[in-house]
Amino acid sequence: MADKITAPKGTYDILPDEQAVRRWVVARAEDVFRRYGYGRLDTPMFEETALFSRGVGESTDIVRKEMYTFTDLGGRSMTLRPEGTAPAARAYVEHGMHTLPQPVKFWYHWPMFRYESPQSGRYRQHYQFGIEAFGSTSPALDAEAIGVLEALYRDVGLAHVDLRINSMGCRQCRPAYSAQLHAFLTEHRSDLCSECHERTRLNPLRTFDCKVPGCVHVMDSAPRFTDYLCESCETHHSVVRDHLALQSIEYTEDHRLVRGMDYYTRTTFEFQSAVLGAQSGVGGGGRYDDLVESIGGPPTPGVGFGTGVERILLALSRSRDDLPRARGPLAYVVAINDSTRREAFALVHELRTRGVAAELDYASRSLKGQMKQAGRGGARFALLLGDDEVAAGEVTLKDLATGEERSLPRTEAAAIVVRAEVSAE
RNA sequence: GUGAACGUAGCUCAGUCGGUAGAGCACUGGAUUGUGGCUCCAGCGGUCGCGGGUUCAAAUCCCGUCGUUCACCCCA
Repeated sequence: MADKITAPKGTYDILPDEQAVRRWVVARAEDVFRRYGYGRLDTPMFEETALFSRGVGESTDIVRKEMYTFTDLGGRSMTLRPEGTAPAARAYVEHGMHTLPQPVKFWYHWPMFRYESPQSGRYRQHYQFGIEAFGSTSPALDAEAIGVLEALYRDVGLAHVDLRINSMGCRQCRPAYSAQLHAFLTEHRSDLCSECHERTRLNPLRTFDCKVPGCVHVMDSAPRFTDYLCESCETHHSVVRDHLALQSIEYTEDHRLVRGMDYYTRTTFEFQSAVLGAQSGVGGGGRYDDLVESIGGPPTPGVGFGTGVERILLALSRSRDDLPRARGPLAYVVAINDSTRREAFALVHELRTRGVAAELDYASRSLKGQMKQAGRGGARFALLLGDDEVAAGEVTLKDLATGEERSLPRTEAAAIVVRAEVSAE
């Protein structure tokens, strides 16, 4: 047992029975992205390490301690994708998409990799849906991004999600605010926890995140960014709010909302679900007007979000009991005698060729065992073949829901099953 | 990286005061020699995470270790 190989820590297998719900959620999400005009983008699962260290920011937890970084056989430093925005920005620049009509709008459904300690709703490999819209500073686009995410949650039936929004300012107004905040933190240093001392040094904004009661109390009287926004950021923020109202989206303004990536400017937002426990964030994002430039592209604004597929599924499983389930075969072909197993195989082949999900026994089960399989597997029909049926060119068709059965010419029975498969779709 | 709880059959778990293991579900067969779901009977299935210690005797007590889960941190 000691040498038993298991899935790596923080990873998991998605078994066949669990696929139905996932596929349904993905399909709902894809339809939302289509309606809002986003095109699918796929990028490699690993990138040059510099893309993330520069794009996401050296001071972030992701870059400092959570990346799966390795040296390839050519001596290059590579990193498994920990987030989606930087790779999307890289692709935008690499393919010269600034020459296309702006904005350029992408959506993705990608696995992400972060070397973290796993817990409920947090994995080392997890999936995210996301969108990124490049090339526009319009605040209406910020509101659209939030609208896309809200529509996604609504369409999959995720209730009890609360939206919080904030503004992080821009290159013009952030330095002045940061200086104010830093001065405040230094002044109250003795009342703050050691973590916050570290935050003061690395990223003062994150002191707002601290949950230590003493720090929370201190931060209540800290200068708020919303009071220091420059005129254009102030205007931008109010238009975002207006366009949220136009979509009837409810939200609360939260000046303490600070997100983990360094690239955010102006709008940031986050949806939380009450049923998720400690990892309550189900999705979030914001505007990143300096990111493209920071990875070597032309100055290009952008806005987007990421949302955790596992967290959506977890929240759904805790709040709904009517989720899609895996579908079994429509027809189960039963060989009544061992001598008719060849005929049964041929019939299953015919049904499958004609589009029917059909199954049969490969375990030499008894007649009763085969019927049991048919019933447990959720089949609607059992098609029974015995010596009598084979001799007569017939098959006994049994409706497993009603128990009704009758012997029919083989072509007629097959036609009924084929029709049922077509109408089931 | 820190803290806590938990590791017994494929799954969910029980196992008293230490006496080398049980149930339910699932799976296979039978009751019904050509008929599923319900019921009943039987069968299959475990080096009690791993290593060491105490003891005549350890799933049980002690130490270590690995893993899982939850929480902190941070995020999706």
